Amino acid sequence: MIRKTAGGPPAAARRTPPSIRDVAAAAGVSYQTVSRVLNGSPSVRADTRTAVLAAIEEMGFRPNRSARALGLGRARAVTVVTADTMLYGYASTLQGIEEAARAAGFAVGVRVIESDSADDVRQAADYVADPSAGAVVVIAFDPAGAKVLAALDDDVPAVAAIEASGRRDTGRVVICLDERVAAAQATEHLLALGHRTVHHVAIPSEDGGSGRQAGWRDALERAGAPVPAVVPAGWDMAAAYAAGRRLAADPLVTAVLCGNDDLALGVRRALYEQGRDVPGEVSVVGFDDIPGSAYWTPALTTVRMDFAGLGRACFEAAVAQLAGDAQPEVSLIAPCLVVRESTAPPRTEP
Amino acid sequence: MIRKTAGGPPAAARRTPPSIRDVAAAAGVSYQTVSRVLNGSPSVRADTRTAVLAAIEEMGFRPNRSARALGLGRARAVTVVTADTMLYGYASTLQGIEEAARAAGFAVGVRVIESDSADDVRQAADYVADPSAGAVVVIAFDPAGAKVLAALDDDVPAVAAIEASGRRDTGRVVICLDERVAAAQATEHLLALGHRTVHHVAIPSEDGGSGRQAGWRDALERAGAPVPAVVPAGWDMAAAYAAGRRLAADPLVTAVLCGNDDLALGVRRALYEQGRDVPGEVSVVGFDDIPGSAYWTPALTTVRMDFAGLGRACFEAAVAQLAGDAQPEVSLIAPCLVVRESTAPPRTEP
DNA sequence: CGAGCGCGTGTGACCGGTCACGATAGCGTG
DNA sequence: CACGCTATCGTGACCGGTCACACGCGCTCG
Repeated sequence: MIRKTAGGPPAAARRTPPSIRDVAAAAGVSYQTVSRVLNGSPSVRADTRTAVLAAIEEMGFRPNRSARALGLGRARAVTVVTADTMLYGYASTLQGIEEAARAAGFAVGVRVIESDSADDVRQAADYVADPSAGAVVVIAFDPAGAKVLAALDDDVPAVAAIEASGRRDTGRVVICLDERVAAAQATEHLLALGHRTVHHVAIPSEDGGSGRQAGWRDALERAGAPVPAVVPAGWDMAAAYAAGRRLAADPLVTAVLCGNDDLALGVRRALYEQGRDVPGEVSVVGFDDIPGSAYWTPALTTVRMDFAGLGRACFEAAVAQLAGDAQPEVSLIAPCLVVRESTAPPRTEP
Repeated sequence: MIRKTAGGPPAAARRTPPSIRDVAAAAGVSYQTVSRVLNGSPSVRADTRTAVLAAIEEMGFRPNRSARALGLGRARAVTVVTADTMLYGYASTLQGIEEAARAAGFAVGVRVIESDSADDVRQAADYVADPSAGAVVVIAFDPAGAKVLAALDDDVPAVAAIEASGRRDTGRVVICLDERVAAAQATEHLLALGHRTVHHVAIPSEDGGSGRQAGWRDALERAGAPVPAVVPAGWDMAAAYAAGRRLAADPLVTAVLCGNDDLALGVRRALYEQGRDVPGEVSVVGFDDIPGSAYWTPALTTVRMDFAGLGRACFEAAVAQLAGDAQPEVSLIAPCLVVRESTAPPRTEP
C-alpha cells in the first residue's frame, strides 16, 4: 500500500490524501472537532466551524468511506439484492434506488443472486451481512429474492420490494406496487370490450397467487367468466412466442393478458405469423409499459407501473431502518392501465 | 454502534460478529496467522491452516470488508461509473462487469453521472477517488463518461469502455468494441441490396467521429455514395419518431441506419404511420440487437454487440491495474450483422 | 562448533475515522 | 465568593483488518 513518504523527492506532489488529522492541524483544532464539523454537531462554535470548513476546502479533504464505515459499524450505503439487472421492472427499481441514494449521499452496491439454489441464496445473504453493505433493499419479485429475504440475518437493516400486498408475513418491512388490482383492471378492460374471457401468459411469480396472476383471476371470477389455464412462460420471449403459437391455433382465444411487455411481444409475433390480426382478431395487453411499447405496431395497451417510485420508497425505508427511525409513510403512484392500439372488441361472429 | 456486551444476559446470543482475533483465540494461534490463512500465504504449516480453517468455519467468521479496505488502502471492489443504467448497451456492460466481479469475489458499486456538467463530472470523479470504490470502470460511450474519465485522479485504478478504437489518446487503458467496422458492415449490406445511399439517425456520440457514425460514413465514401446529413436523435424514441416522419416524407429515402434499436423502433413507427412499408419501401437497420428486436414485425436487421464481453474484459483490466499487474490480453466477440426482415432491395422504379 | 539462513509464527504500529469521557472556560446564582 | 452548570473542545481507546519487523527453531556449511 501507499505509505507517507518521509523525505521524498524535493517538490514531490503529496501522495497520501489528507486525513482528518491533517485538516485538524491546518485549522488549529483537534481531529475530534473536525469530525464534529463533518457530522454537523451543534456543539461547535460558528467561527471554529468556518475555519475547519475552510481547511477542508483548501486541502481538498474527503472523508474516507471505509474508515467511517468501520468506526460507525455500518456503511452509509445501500446495496440492492436482485436476481436480475436487465429486466425492465428490476432495472427501473434499481434506478429509483440509485437516484434516491445518490441524492442522500449514499453509496450504492449491487449484488445479484445467481439462482434460487440454497447455496446461491446463502452467499447473497452473507454478502449483505457485511457492514460495508449498509442498508439493504432486496427485490423480491421472484423466488430467489424471496428466499434471500428469508435467509437474511435478523440484524441486517433490510426492506423488500414486492409485487403485491397480501403476502404471507415475513416479519420484514415490505413495500409493494399493487399489481393485483392493476391486473384486474386490465382484465376488466378486456371483458368490458366484450371478450368472453381472457387468457393469461404468465411470468414467474413469487408464490403464484398474489400478484398479476391473482388480479387476473379475481376479475374473471367476479365477472363470472371462465378461467382458462394459466400459460407459464418464464421471463423468456421465446417461451412466450411458443405459447403464442398455441394460443393462436385456438379460435376461442380472443384476448390475452401477458405477464409483461416482453411476453406480449413474443405472443404478438406468434399471432402475426399465424395471420391473426391484433387487435382485429385478438386483443393483447402487456404489463409494465416499457419505453418501446408505445411505438410498436400496433402500439401496446399495457399497465404502467411506478417502479422508480417503488425504488425510492424502498431506499427511504431501508435508511430509516438503518438509522433506527420509524418507517416513513410511503406514497406510490398507483399502477394505471394505458389503452393503446392492441385491444379492441372481439370480431362479431358472422 | 453495537458494542460487545460485557456481562449481558445469561444465555444471550452473541451480538458482535466474530473477528479475526476471536478466531485466533479459538484456534490457539495469533491473529496474524489467521490473516495469513485468509490471504492464502504459503508460509503457514498445513495443520495450522486446517485448524484455523476449522475455527473459521465453526464460528461463521467472515472478514469485514471495510476493515480490509482500510488496511489495504483500496477495497476489493469495482465501481462502475455510467451515465445510464437502463439503456441496453450500458446495462449489458454493467451486467458483464457484475458477473465477472462476483465470480472473482469482488464487491460491485454503481455511480451514475447525473449530467456532463462540470459539477456532476467532478462529483463522480471524487466519488471514485475514495479507496472504498476499489477499481473503476467508466463507461465512456458518451460525453459525460468521457469527461469523468478525463477528470479522474491519476492514481485511481481505472479503465474505460468505449465505443470504438482510434479515439484520441487519454493515457488511460481503454477497451473498445469495434463499432466502426460494424456500422460499415451494416451500411455495405444496404448498399449491396441496391440502395443508392443510406440515411443515418444517430445516437449521441462521444466525439461524433469515431464510432457508429464514422463507420457509416466510411462505407458510403468507399462506395462513392452520397453522404446525407446525419439526423441526430439523442437517446429518445420520440426524437427518432420525429426524425422518421421527416425521412418518411422524402421519397428519396429508401434505407435508414439507426444508431440503436430503440431509435429504429421510433423510425419504423413513423414510417408505418405514413404508410411506407418496411422493408418494401424502405429498409431499416438497427444497432445492438436488443432482445425484442427479433420479435418485432418486421423482425429487425441489426448489429449484435458483445457488451457483456466488453464488461468482463473491463473488469479484468481494471483489476489488473488495481493489482499493478500487466494488462491482460482482451479478446472480444466482434460485432456482427444479423440480417432479419427489415431490409430488402429497394422497390424497382416503375 | 558457531555463523548464517529459511521457515513458521508472534508483536507492535497503523489505516482513518468514530465513540466515551474528561478538561477547561465562561456564566449565573445563592 | 464558592458552587454548579453549560458550551466547547481535546485525549485515549476502539472498529477489524493489514503491514513491517523481530524472534525461535532446525538445518547447512565453512
